[in-house]
Amino acid sequence: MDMSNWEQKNLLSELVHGLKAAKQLQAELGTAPSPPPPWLSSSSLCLTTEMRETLLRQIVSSYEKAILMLNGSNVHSQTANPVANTGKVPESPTSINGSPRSEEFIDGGGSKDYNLSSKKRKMLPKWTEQVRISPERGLEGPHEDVFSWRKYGQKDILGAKYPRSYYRCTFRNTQNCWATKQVQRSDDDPTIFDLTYKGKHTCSQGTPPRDKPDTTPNTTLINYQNDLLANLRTNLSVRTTNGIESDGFSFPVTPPFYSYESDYGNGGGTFCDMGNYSRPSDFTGLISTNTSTGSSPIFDVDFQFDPTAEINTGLHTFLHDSV
DNA sequence: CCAATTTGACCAGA
DNA sequence: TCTGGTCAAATTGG
Repeated sequence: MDMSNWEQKNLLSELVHGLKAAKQLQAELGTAPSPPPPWLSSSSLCLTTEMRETLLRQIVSSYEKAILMLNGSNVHSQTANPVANTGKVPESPTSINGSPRSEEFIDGGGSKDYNLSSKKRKMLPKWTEQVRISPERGLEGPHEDVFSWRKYGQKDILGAKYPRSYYRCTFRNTQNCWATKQVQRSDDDPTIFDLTYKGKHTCSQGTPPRDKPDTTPNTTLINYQNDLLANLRTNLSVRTTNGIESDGFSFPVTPPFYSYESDYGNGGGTFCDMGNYSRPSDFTGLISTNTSTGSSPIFDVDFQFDPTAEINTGLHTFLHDSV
């Protein structure tokens, strides 16, 4: 196997990523069974079961990708589009798999307009993943990701309870982007959707080609989260329990967000300081929604340490929960 | 008005 | 002929 330098870096990146997640989980599991530390109420435990599952999925995902690269790097090199070689899964907020369970090159089904690009379509990569909808988002947009899709068909599938939906990239015509996906609700578990992707995005909304591969964290998702955070910081008023009211309160943040697949399913409106859960000597704050105010949201914050003493030195990454 | 969705028709492969 | 995938006209919505 003649792996390119590019692929080697990609592989290394995946392995490092997996190791990082594994270590984090290891650190967490080392303290998990014990009762919550006194500075954290049970409701503010930073690594929820779902987050641990996410970490586990990340580990599995990274190693799956690494194995895929080892197994299929020569196959991938056949693809014309370099973006399609990453083996990276399209961004999906609640992927329960988070990695290509299967990736292969399909023989595109023939149809009249494919004659123009039949060879191209034959080379399109195909992979699947599963996504679980979160309760508060309901059925609407269970498969939303950062890409813009246009539905072009729906079919009742033999033996399946639910119809299959067909989506193509919104920019197929304008940017000649041939990415498609199919969404099939699972028969067994209606909260799970099987997603089948075919082709990588070549449009501008896809990850632009880079000089060096940067598989994690996902920059699009990070930008989205940082936008949310920026919005939060702009509009947020914070009232501390010691009576200090601070409109211009500034949370120190460590960008970029670590690319945990977002979990918006916690409810409760709390923010979890992911950066510090294992370093309790740093300041931590419990934030809860104060609903008694008008348009400008105010959050009640219980600081366990003097925020003014630590606020400028601590590094914090807030995992967005609800804004 | 334009873009997205819906839905029956159409097509190719098995 | 059946089935899955796609097309494209009609419809919907902003």
